[in-house]
Amino acid sequence: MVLTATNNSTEDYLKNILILHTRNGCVRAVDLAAELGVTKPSVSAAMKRLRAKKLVFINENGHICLTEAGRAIAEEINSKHELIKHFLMNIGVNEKTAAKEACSIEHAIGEETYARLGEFCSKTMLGLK
Amino acid sequence: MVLTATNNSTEDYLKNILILHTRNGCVRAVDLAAELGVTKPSVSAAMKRLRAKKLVFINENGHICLTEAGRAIAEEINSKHELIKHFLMNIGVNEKTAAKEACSIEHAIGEETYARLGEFCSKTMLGLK
DNA sequence: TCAGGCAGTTAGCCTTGTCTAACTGTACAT
DNA sequence: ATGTACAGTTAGACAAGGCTAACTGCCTGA
Repeated sequence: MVLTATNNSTEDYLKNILILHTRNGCVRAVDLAAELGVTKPSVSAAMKRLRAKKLVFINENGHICLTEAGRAIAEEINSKHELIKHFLMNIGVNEKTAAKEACSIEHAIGEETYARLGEFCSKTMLGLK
Repeated sequence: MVLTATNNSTEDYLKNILILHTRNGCVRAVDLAAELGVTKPSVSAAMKRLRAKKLVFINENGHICLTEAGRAIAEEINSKHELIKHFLMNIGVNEKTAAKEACSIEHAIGEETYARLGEFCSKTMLGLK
């Protein structure tokens, strides 16, 4: 749970690569583009940046894969996303809004807040999804 | 409590103009630069953008002032900031972290979440600062 | 009165992240 | 074997927002 310095865009790409990998078993640039609502060249440029940072690589089949470091970040962001969404829904925010806002808030909270919010939810609220 | 479309940078400038105005009675570009940790030319460019959007104006003394619209946004962001910081501190996040993260989260939550979080805090927690 | 200092602006550059248009390359179906 | 479709990349543009260097303009103290 210690992020190497990244930014929102990087984290979003990594998170969505993880999600698509879980959903489809593999990740193509064109699927990632559709998922994120950007164009193929944007994904291409982003993958170049992520490759340079050793966060993704392209495997023998031409698919996008996370490195260990990339996966660690993706999972961290994904965990934050789920926790924040859970919290928001539990205080009465509707699911769609909770999901959308969690996508922004997930980039803003650090280790400490993640831990405290997790404790708080398990003390105060119904089961953690 | 209905924001005209803005972005984080715009909202940060407006919020800090409000804060400096409250603290000092007036706002100069150089103080705003110091407060935000940016250079004078950055503030100058930002003020040009905000003037174009009718969110700030320069008064007879050369000081930066919020228009009604600018003040509305600044106050909304500031309220969100205070609420989020309050919440985070109440779940055990240390003040410094709470303040820093509130500065990011404040841009990510909408009207609904602000309302629900406010209700939740007054039900569940100690006095609202 | 004029030299310094300070506030603000302008010019020019960089990075990030997006876009469209056009190209490459593969692969499949006829 | 060849044309069509689709995945991916490259080239070139743009906008936002930041920076440094250099300029303007004012005000003050000696």
